Amino acid sequence: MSFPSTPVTDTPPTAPAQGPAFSPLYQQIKGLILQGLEAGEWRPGELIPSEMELAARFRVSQGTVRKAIDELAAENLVMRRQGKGTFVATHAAQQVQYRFLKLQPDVGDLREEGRAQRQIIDCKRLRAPAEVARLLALRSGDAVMQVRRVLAFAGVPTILEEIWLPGQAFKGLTAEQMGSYQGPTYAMFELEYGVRMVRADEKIRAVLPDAEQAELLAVSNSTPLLSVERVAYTYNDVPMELRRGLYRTDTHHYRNALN
Amino acid sequence: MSFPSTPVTDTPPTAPAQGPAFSPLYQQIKGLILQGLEAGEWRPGELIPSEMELAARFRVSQGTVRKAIDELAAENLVMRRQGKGTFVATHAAQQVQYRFLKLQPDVGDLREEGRAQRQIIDCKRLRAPAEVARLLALRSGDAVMQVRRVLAFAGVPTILEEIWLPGQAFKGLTAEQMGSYQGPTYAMFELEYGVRMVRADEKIRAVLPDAEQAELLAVSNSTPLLSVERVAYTYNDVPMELRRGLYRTDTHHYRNALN
DNA sequence: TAGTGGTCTAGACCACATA
DNA sequence: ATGTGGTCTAGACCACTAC
Repeated sequence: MSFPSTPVTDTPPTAPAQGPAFSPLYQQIKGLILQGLEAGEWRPGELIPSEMELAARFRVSQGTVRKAIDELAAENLVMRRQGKGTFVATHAAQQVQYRFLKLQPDVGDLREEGRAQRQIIDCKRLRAPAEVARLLALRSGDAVMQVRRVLAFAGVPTILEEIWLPGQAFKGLTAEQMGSYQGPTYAMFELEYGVRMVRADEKIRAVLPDAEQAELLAVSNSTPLLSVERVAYTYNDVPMELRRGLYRTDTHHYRNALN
Repeated sequence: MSFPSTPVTDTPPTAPAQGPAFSPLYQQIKGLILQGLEAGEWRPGELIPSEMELAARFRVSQGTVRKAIDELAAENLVMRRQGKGTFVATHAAQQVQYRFLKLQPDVGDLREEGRAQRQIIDCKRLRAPAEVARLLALRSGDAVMQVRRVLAFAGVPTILEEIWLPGQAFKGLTAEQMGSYQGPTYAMFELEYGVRMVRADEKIRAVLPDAEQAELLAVSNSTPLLSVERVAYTYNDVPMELRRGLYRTDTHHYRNALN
C-alpha cells in the first residue's frame, strides 16, 4: 500500500486553539483524498478505494469518509456509481463531455450535431505577453504554447479560439496532436499531459471581429460576436489554461442556468 | 399546529412496487417541506421549525430531516445559520442580493458602485405576444404586465431591460412601485406579490441595438451589446418572469463560474 | 454471493447564538 | 442555561452491479 496510513491528529484538548484552527475531520479527510488525486495516485477514470477501505486507512468511520466524498462529488472531482464504486472524474466520460462549453444550437442539441470539425490555424511556442502571463500566474516572457483554431458545427464555422498553455507542462504539444485527437481537448490534456481541469471562470462580452477574425468565421465585420475569456484551473486553484473564444450567436446561444 | 401531522407511509412490503416507485424517505420529507414553502406557511426570511421539531412532526429521525434540508439549502431555497435555525431564503437578504445578476464592473465590485439608479420607461398591461406567452406558459393573448427600464451604474446607463410578468399574479403593478422600491426587484416581488423566484435560465447572444435602444443606453448603433434572455421560475418550475436585457460590456462584463 | 454506494436510525458531543 | 445547527460514530438494512 503506497499510501501512508496517516493517523488523523485530534485537536489537542489542551492546545489554545488559536488562529483559524478547527477543521472538521471530514474536511481533513477530503484534503487527504485530494492529495491522492493531485499526486496522480488514482488517474482520471480510475476507481478510488471503497469508503470502507478509506475509513480503515484513515482510522475514521465510514460516515466521515462518505461526507468527504460527498463534497468531492459535488465539486465534480469524483463520480459515484452505486454498486460499482467511486471514480475519478474525467473529461473523457461520455456524460460530462464538453462540460465547460455552454454554447448550444438554437434548435436541437450539441451532441446531435455530431462531432465538431476542428481546423488548427497554428500551434506555436511563444514568450508570454504580460496579460497572458498574469492570468496564468507566470512571469512575463515565460514560455507558453499558443494554439489557434476554428470549430465548425454542421459545416458552419462557429467558434474561433486562441488557447494559451504554460510551456513547461505542455512541452511538445503539436498542431498534429491538437487536430487528430478525437473527443474533448480537455480529455487529451489529461491523457497526454496529466493535467486535469477542475473548474473555470469566464468573462463574457459582446464585440465586433477584426478583418482576420471575420474571415475565419465567415461573417461580416459588423456581425456582433460573443467574446468568452476563460481561465481554467487544475487542483489547488492553479491556472493551467487561458482560452479566448469568439462565438457566433446567429444560430447558437450561450446557455446559463442560474441557481 | 396548522401543519397536519402527516405520517409518512412506508412502501407496503407486499406491494408489487411497479412503475417508478421508490422514493427515499428524505426525498418525501423534502417534498413535504417544499409544500409548506409553496403554500406560504413560512414566508421569505422567516424561521422554519427546527430539525428536531420537523422530525417529530413527520415521525422520522433528525438525520433524515437533516438530509432533506441539506438539499433544500443546496438549491438555495433555505439558508442554515448555526445556532439560530433554518430560514426561508429571500432575495432581500444582504448576502445574496442580485443573485441572478452576473454583470460585474471590470474594476471593483457591484456593491461598491452603490445602488443602481433606475429609470422606468413604462409599465403597461398588455396582451401577451405569442413568444412571450410560450415562455411564460400562458395562452397567446393572456394579460401580462410589461415594464421597461434602464439601470445606470455610477451615472452610466448600462442595462436596458424589458420585464414581462403574468398579469394575474402581478395585477396592480405600477411604474411608481417599480421605481420607488429600494433594493432588488425580486425582493419587492416577494413582499408585494408573494412570488419568489427560485431559479432561472439565461440565453445569451451578441447583438447590435436598434436606434431607440442605442439612444436609451447612450451608445452608437454599432456598439455590440449582450442580449440576455432570462426566464425565472418559482416553485415547481412554474415560469413567472421573462426578462430581456441588453447589457453594455465596455465597462462591465458577464461573469460565469464553471464547475 | 459478495461488494459497492445509498438510506435510515440513534446517540453523543461540539460550536454558536441568545437570554 | 438552553436550543440551534454541525460533526462523528456505529450499526442495520436496501438497491445496484458483478461474478
